[in-house]
Amino acid sequence: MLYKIGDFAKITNTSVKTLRFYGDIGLLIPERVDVFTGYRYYSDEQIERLKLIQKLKDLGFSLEEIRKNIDNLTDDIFLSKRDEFIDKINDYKGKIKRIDMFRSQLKG
Amino acid sequence: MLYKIGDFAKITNTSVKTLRFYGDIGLLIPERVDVFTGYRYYSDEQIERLKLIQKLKDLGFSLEEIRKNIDNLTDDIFLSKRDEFIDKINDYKGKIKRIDMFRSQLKG
DNA sequence: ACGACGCTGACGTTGCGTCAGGGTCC
DNA sequence: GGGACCCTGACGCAACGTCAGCGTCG
Repeated sequence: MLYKIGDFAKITNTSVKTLRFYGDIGLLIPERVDVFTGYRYYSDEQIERLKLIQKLKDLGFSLEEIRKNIDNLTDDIFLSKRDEFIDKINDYKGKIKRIDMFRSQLKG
Repeated sequence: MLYKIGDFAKITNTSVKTLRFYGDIGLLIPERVDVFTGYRYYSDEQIERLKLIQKLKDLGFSLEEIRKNIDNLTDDIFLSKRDEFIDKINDYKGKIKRIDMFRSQLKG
């Protein structure tokens, strides 16, 4: 069973533009592309792959990171992503502190 | 006293490209621009303005936000930026939780 | 006169959304 | 045959960095 891009987009709750983009960057290549019309066709297995892509996106990975690691998921990429987010949390906490210092200067 | 862009960049610890960019977006317009050569010249007062811009950037404001508010800094923009960062912190905390759940699924 | 410095583009980054201006399917 | 669907660009966003190619200052 092959799906046209619009149908595949509905099934996977994605946009047509997103699917075309994922194809362009080599993240999710359509199962088949009609040589004459350029129409893209997607398979059932690609539904699962896209679900995994969406899950990894939700966890905070960039498309490039997903592309590099999706076929070989090891624990260390999750650990380093965790560390990255802990750093970001601390960055934001620092900014909040500096905002409050600046606010008290403005008032004082 | 007017400074050429390279000198001004050194004084303010900025890059020449950044200064040109700030001029383009109307954030820090050079005091004077030579009509014939296009050379940009900056004044001493602009050092102070740039310092304030850098400070607001450090607090997490975008250049567009700075441009809109720099001449009228009110407390509410700091409060809403605070809230924004608190939301981001919670987003990252959620991602970390989901990462850990995903990791335990991989192992289990 | 020449080396350091200045100028204006244009492309790259991230992840698509949003037209514009067409072909294609049934 | 016509409306829904598909296609390939191109621009836009944030904040510059990084060439390229050429003019200017002292």
